Amino acid sequence: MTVRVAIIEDDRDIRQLLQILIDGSPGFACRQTWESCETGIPGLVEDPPDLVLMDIDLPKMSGIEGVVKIRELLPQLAVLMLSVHEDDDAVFQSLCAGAVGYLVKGLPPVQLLDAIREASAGGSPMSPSIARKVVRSFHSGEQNPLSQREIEVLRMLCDGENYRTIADALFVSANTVKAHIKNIYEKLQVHTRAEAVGKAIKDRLLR
Amino acid sequence: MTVRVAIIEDDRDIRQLLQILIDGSPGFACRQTWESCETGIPGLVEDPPDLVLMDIDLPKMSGIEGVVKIRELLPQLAVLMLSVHEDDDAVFQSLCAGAVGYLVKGLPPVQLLDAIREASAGGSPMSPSIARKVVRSFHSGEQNPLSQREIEVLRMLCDGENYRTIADALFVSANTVKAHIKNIYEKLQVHTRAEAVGKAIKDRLLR
DNA sequence: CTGTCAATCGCGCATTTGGGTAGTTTCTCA
DNA sequence: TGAGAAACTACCCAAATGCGCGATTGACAG
Repeated sequence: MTVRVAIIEDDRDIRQLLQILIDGSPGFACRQTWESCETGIPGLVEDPPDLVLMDIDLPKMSGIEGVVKIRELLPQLAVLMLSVHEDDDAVFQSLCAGAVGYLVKGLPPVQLLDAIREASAGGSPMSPSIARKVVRSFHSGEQNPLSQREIEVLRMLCDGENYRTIADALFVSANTVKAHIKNIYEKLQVHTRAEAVGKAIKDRLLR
Repeated sequence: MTVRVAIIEDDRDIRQLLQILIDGSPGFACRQTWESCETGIPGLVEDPPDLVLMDIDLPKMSGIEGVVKIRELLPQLAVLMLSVHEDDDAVFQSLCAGAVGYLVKGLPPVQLLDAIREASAGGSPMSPSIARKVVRSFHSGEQNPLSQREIEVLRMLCDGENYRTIADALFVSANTVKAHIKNIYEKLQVHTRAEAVGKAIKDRLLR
């Protein structure tokens, strides 16, 4: 089971160095390298590898835009970002855009191959500080001021239910639901269902 | 800079083993241990440590509920979960609830201390497969079928704007906005603004 | 024991919304 | 060149919504 790796990296030296390292390691093959997303992405589509190493700082189309494009065209293809800086915010953006992990340029060959192996095995190699950043973005920011009942109602608002349906589901009258929603509006400082849903999800009061 | 660690774990043996290991290691101190959230959380509030090891499977209040409670009372306190299973879904839930990472019971002492160190240094120790699960939850599922204009409108729906306001902002008539929203509904298979916003954010068509 | 707050219920009314129908224009892509 | 889309405009009308004014009950804290 050889892992076929492709590389998109504008620096010729780094590109060749990576290719030689990867192609020379048992279990890995690197036969496709490009210097830009513009040339590389069509190449990927033509003959999809198992994994792509994508430089994050590319001229013209950036690596992040590249990830977005690749996920449109080849949703199954794993993309591993290459970054100069350990904790670049761009790395975080890349993960949001669809990258599975990232490598730091200048990483010792052994660790680099470890990371590629981890990624191709379904992992997500990343540095501790990025990991924390990623995990933190899960955490709810502020304490939600909503009561249990209000959260139930809010959940149903997200699904587009109306007074009647919510009332039936909660075994109360539509007027009660109306009252709850009014209270939700006040607590969240909003005036419509759509805004309440938007704010609730952004503030992670839900899900 | 000694890292003060507290432990909440119902199994007496594991609890003592962990305490001895941690307390006996240079740079770490463990003077607080409890067998449940009910007793432990008040104790944490009284004298907050730097980090808590929290068993995920506790009788009565689970570790996950415990994390939620702790984040309400002590938002700055890092919680590291203890799990029996490598890839328990509960681990993922814990991270969502606010844990910074987790440890697997039976991890070699060296790696266990490494993980605690990583967590207290601002990292998020977790296994590769959980990392991928976490990262994947960032990725947008499907390609969004909305046009550019529709996305603009959808954004404003999230803010609770009405036809009139959106129309003014986009320099078009309210009827046009209405038409756009109608198309959005059809593409997203929804029938109300709230549902559209909920679906759009869940499917990561926005933000 | 008093006050606050969640949860429950009610009604009227102006406004907004959603659904239907019916077009024009512009632009891309086959 | 012709089909399809995106973007734009307009009207009607029933239904849903938001907001105003109430109200009672029970639990829980000070």
